[in-house]
Amino acid sequence: MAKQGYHHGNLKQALVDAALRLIETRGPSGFTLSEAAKQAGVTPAAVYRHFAGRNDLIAEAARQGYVIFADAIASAHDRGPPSARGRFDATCRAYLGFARQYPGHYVAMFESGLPVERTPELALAAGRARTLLDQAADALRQHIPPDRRPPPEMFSAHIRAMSHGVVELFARQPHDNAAPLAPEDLLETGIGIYLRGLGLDAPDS
Amino acid sequence: MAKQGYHHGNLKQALVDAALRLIETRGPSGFTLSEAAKQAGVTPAAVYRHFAGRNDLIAEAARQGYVIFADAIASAHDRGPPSARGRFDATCRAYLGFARQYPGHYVAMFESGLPVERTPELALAAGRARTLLDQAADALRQHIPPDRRPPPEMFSAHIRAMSHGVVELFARQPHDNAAPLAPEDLLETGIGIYLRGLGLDAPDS
DNA sequence: TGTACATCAGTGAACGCGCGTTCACTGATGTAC
DNA sequence: TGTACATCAGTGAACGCGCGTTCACTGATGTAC
Repeated sequence: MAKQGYHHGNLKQALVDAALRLIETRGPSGFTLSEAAKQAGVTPAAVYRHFAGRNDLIAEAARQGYVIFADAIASAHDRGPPSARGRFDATCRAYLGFARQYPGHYVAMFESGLPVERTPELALAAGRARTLLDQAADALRQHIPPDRRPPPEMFSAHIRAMSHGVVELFARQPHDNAAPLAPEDLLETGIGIYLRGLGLDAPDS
Repeated sequence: MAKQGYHHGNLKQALVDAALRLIETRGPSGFTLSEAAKQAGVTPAAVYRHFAGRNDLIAEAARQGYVIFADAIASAHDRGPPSARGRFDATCRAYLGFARQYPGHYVAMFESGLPVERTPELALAAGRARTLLDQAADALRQHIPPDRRPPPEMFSAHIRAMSHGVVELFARQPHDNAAPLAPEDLLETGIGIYLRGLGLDAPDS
């Protein structure tokens, strides 16, 4: 791919990359089509060769985020330790790792306000990511003692709420002022305590 | 207060109210000074009689939010049941109640990207709210068995992350599509399970 | 290999628009006498 | 009570700017012969 051909080479991806950089620093509605074009070294009008308009560029950025996100979740879950708990913990770490490594994607996905139904491709990618997350949660849920086992949607919702909350409140700026706790530790301990409340012992004790 | 005098009466507060309505529906960077002025029935230039500019209007909206928020936290904590756990639960409910009742304030406070240091008044109000939240968390933390008791910042951070995550992911739209779980239940059960993981039994069982 | 041609990615100018902010002003209000 | 005056909240026009989008175009590339 990216066959450096024709005029610019791979303008479409260059625009997505510029958009992601801008979304990361300026927020989703501070993002500007003209600025993205300029960063890609191109006239704003050139964007319309590749996208229907501003929102379609954001949608494509979000879609690529869901693809990377789903791959990261799947890979963490598949390659984690053999135990259900080990694979689940690896999945949680992958969630936060994605948010930190791809902040522009994360914002485009969860803060842009675009409904995932805006594009069939976006809905597809978002659906796959959601399914993988739910599967990872449910695989661990099976190990919860039945009398304490919450409904699947509730369990998944709690995990996602804690993860998203940690990302939004503590994993934003590159090196925050006086942040005494690493987001990774915060999420791992938080989820660990929550799981103990459901009767799941810590992995190594 | 609000002494319906002079020309408009209470333009300053009318502008803040309009700003809050706009921030709620359009997001913090979709908010527009001109639109707020129009909604208050006034020329954009009139805004400058009361605020230094666009960002100062947002800052004042956020400040008022922190005041209401802090009052709600304090009131819930003071008037809750006599037990530490009862008061803590009431505080959590107040957090979510505030987010649902004052969504514009919530967004201005937590999603505008304005640093709280932007105005001394804003920093003061935010500091008070933060202190009250931390106190409420620490009052309950004292009841955690010492061998399981997390550091105060960690405990407070977990609670805030879960609360914020529930708000952002599940308490946004007025009546969401196919939301099987009420945010209130989600937060109460999530916090309840987390606290059980720390050795605190459920209040009524 | 060399030439003619079709394709189409990106240009550059233009559009109408709403933005935040400024400025001299006006006219309703409150106050002093 | 009635009049003159000072105050100052809000007006209206103007500014320079960047936005998203359109359109006819141009010129580098790939292809056919």
